[in-house]
Amino acid sequence: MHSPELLKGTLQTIVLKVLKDRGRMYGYEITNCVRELSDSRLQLTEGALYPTLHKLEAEGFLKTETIMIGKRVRKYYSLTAEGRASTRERVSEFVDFIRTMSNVLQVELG
Amino acid sequence: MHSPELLKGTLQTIVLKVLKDRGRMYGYEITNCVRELSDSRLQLTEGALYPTLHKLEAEGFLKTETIMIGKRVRKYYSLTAEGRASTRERVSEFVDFIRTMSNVLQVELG
DNA sequence: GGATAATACCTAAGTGAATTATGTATAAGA
DNA sequence: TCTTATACATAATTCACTTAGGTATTATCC
Repeated sequence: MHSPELLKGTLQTIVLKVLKDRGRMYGYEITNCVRELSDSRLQLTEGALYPTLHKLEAEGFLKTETIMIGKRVRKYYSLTAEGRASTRERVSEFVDFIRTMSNVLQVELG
Repeated sequence: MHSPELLKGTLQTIVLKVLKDRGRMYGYEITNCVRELSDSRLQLTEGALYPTLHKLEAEGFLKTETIMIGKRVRKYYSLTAEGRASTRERVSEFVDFIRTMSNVLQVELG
């Protein structure tokens, strides 16, 4: 696990990007997906994930579709057009930030 | 300027690493150094920098030396042995975090 | 059958690293 | 003489996160 401090400011970007890559997903699925993609290095907590999803939806970046699996609720999220645009921006901003940091810290990335 | 959110959690690492690379520095100098290294993309604020320096000193990672320039105080900071060890750890943790993120976000760095 | 773990959603209180705003004072330059 | 640069510092606030709690269904293990 990474120092959780580093994750700050990247959660929205992560959520948007995995949704862009995978299409429709629900919260619990996003958590598992990120855990797998990161080899268990990133563990999204529910207390952070759900408020983030609600916020992104309220801002018009995500739309939802609720379905029932037996008696259990499942809420699927997917990107809106604005969500796709925002994802592009944030990912590219993150990459730019990384380049800046690698310069300041004098490290090589590959 | 980057989204300031991204900077969170990286300030200590930045301070430690520039001190490791440059040796003895004072606060105002660190601010300028980071601005130059980052092409003005990172602007450390005083409200963040000074408390961070004090904290790192209190934790034993930095030692200080205060000198007078005319009637003006200047406080030099440099790494302790623990500071050097901590710098190595944090930089390597940051690089590892970046690799993880580039995997999750599916981006290429170079 | 009953306990435990996994699935699946949610919110509220607290934390802590930042921002913003403010303060003090000296030196340099226009 | 006024503004900018140098150089330190702290206090109030913000806000994304963690921690902790809650509800309920389904699957698994003994």
